[in-house]
Parts: sequence; structure tokens; C-alpha cells
Amino acid sequence: VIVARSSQPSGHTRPRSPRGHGDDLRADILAAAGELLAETGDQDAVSIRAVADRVGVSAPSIYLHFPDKETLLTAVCVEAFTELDVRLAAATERVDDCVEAIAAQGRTYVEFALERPEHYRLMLMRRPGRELDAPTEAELTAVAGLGRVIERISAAQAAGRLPPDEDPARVALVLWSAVHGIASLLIAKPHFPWGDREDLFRRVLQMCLHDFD
Amino acid sequence: VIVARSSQPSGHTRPRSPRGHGDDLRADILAAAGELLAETGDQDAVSIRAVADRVGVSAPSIYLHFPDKETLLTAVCVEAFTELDVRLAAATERVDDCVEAIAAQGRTYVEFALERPEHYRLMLMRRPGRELDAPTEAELTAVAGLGRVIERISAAQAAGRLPPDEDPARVALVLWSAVHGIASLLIAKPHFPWGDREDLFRRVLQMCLHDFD
DNA sequence: TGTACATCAGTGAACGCGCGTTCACTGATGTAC
DNA sequence: TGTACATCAGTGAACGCGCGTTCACTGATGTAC
Repeated sequence: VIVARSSQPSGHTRPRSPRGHGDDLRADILAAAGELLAETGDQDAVSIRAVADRVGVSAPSIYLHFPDKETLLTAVCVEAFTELDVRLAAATERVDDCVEAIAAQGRTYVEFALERPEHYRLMLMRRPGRELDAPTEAELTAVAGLGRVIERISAAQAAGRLPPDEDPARVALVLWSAVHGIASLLIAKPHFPWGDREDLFRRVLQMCLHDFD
Repeated sequence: VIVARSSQPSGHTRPRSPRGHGDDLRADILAAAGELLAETGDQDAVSIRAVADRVGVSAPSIYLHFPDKETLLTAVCVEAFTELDVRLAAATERVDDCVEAIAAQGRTYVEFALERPEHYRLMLMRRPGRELDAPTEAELTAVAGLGRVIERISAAQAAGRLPPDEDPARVALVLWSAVHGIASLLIAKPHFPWGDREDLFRRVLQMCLHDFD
């Protein structure tokens, strides 16, 4: 099965950046890679050539700003993790109840995943590219987002809504795994007979926050 | 970054099957693909050429038994789902308590995933290959495995250990998503500081089976 | 019993493709004197 | 004010690679007559 791939160049060309603004291209590349990911829904469609073409620049130009493809993809991930972090922060802004806040974060997380499934794949379903034992840059950004959740769990503990002798970080990992479970299954098997997705998600959330008051 | 790929042929050649045993090769191909997946831990290493070479046969021979690569990979998935199903059945064989049985299934599931991470990726973390709205063959096999869990949930309901007004199929989906969550995160981010994995898994399980007696 | 023929289980060589990446270069713009 | 030079922001062409897949073929084995 040959996958049709629009291989003709877009025709669009990007005007050369003025002196001192060479870094503008970096941002454009990053944006183009993200758009390609969102529009094609296929990581394999994000090739150096495809990104360059979308930006309106030649392929080697990518290497002026990223040493290799892996680094570019990592940068896309970091950006996405940052956006997720922002959304997680925003989600709790107007929520008073601390358990509701955690639920809102869970909902926001799954919404983000389903809204940008291919980003989510890249962030959390991909084989680790480099065999580092040290945490990657993207993972560090992820940890920042997790921090938002840990904060709320601590708050719930302080408010007596959650057993105070649990390590909030570990509770957060469990919650993460739960929302990741439902999000990634829905993404990986979109045609599976899940029934009502909203209902399914509510059940997961209820399971998570079950012993909260 | 160029990934080193052992591209020289193995040297091993498979003797031609006697007449009437042409289908033997099919089984060998399937086995070789599975081994390659397990040994390299990399789906991309499972190419038609690599599989053929491992079997000791030329690349076009693969097409005598599989119309294309996608079908071969699907067959590997079906086989793996079947094995998982067998394990799920075996897991509950000597377990009397019906809630313990469900817990044992959860544990078996995660063990399977971590033992064969690249199979698990192929089964449940891959982008759907063909854009069918109908469930794929592999998904149907997966449903069989889910059936094992649904049985146990029904049993637990009958025994009064679980609220009887819940649809056991939907409860099963929620449990599945929970164990998939922890399994797939551990697989996708092996270097993340998860802490004690066994402890993490127990917490997930406890969260799932929480309101069971 | 001998022989023409069909079938089976493959093979060797090639196809075209897109990929990541490198290399030597170009041409506009600023700066030093 | 004029001019040589450095720097910056790129480009065009090519590299070698492995991939899925197709095609025409081969040679051993069985079968019909």
C-alpha cells in the first residue's frame, strides 16, 4: 500500500529574514512542524523536507536552527507540554473546590490529548528516541505540568479531603496514569466501540476521585 | 543521527518446504517477525527484508503468504492478543475470590505489556494502519480478552461484591483503561522517575478495585 | 516403464521512492579604514 | 565618501540508504497418459 504523499513543493517561498533576525526562522519551523502534525495526524508526514517546504525554505535551512530531526521533534514536544501546562493552570483558576479542581485538570488533560492527538502521540506514546538515562528536556517540561496536579492534591490533603499521609507526588502519578489510559486508548483505537466517550471519561474520573468527599 | 542497522544477511538459508507444506513458511515468518520485535524492541526494525532474512528466505517470498506488510503486522498482533487472552484465562484459574481474580487479571495484563513492550506498542499504541471504520481483526481478538474480564466482573456482581446495576462491559473498559494507562506510560517513558513500579501498580489496582469489599 | 506437462515453492534483479544529512556555494548587508 | 572585507541567512545539488513491492524466472516434484 503506497500512501499518497503530496510531494510537490507548495510554491510558497519565505522572504529572507533581515540581518539579526535569523532566529525568526526557528519559530516558523517549529510552528510549521506543529501544524503538519495537527493537519496530517501523522508523525511520519513531518519530514525535514515537508517542514522546510511548508515554511517556504530549502531543506538544509532547517539545520541552521536544529542539529537534527530528533531535536526538532523534541522542541515541538516541549512546546506542547508547555501549552498543556498553561491549560492545566488555567483550568483551576475559577474552581474553588479543591477536588473539583483536580477533576477539572483531568478533564483538561484528556481534552488536550483528544484535541491534538498527534501531538499527544509524540509527547507520550513514542518510543524514546535517544537512549539517555537522564530525563529528556520534554520530560522535564512534563514534570512541570505534573507539579500543577501535585499542588492541588496537597491542597486537598490540607483541606482534609484526602488522606494526608499519602505522598502527593505518587498520588499524582496514579491520576496521571488513569487519564493517560483513557486518552491514549481513545487515540490509538478510535474505531473501537467505546460507547459514549464522555460517560467513559466520567467513570474514570469518578474512579480516581472516588474517596474524595 | 544514523541508526546502525545490521544490514548484512544472516547467511542462514531455510531449506525449501516439501510439496504440500508451503504453509509452514507462513508460521516461520510470523515467528520471525515476533522475535525481531522482541529482540530489537523497535517496530521499524521489522521490515519485510529483515523478516525474510531472519527466516532464511528471499524478501519476495513473504508475499507468498501475506499480501502486504500491514497484513503481516496485523497477524502478529492477533497472535499476541491470543496469547494475552490465554494468559488472562490462566491467571484466574486458581483464584477463588472473585475480586482477587480481577486483580490477578490486571496484574497479568501489565506483566504481559512490560514483558513484550514492543508487541504491546504494536497492539495498542500504534496509529490505526487502515482507515476502516469496521473493527479490525486484531481488535476483535482484543474483545475476546476483554470478555474474560467482563465475566469476572459479572461474577463479582452476582456475588454482591460490586454494585449490580452497573454495566459490566463499561466497568471493564474503565479497568482496561487504568491498566493500560500504567502499562503504556511505563513503556513509553522508561527513564521517567516512576519510583517503585510495583508500588505504583498496586496503587492503580487499589484505585480500581477500591469499592470492592 | 517412459515421458510430457502442470504445479508448487520459491528466487534475483530491479522499480521508484522519500528520507536525513552534507557540502560547497551565493548574494545581500553591514563595518573598518 | 569610497571600497575592501566579514558576516549573515540562506540555497542547489548531491550523498547513500533502506524501504515495500513487482516481475519474469527456475528447478524440483508429482501426475496423466
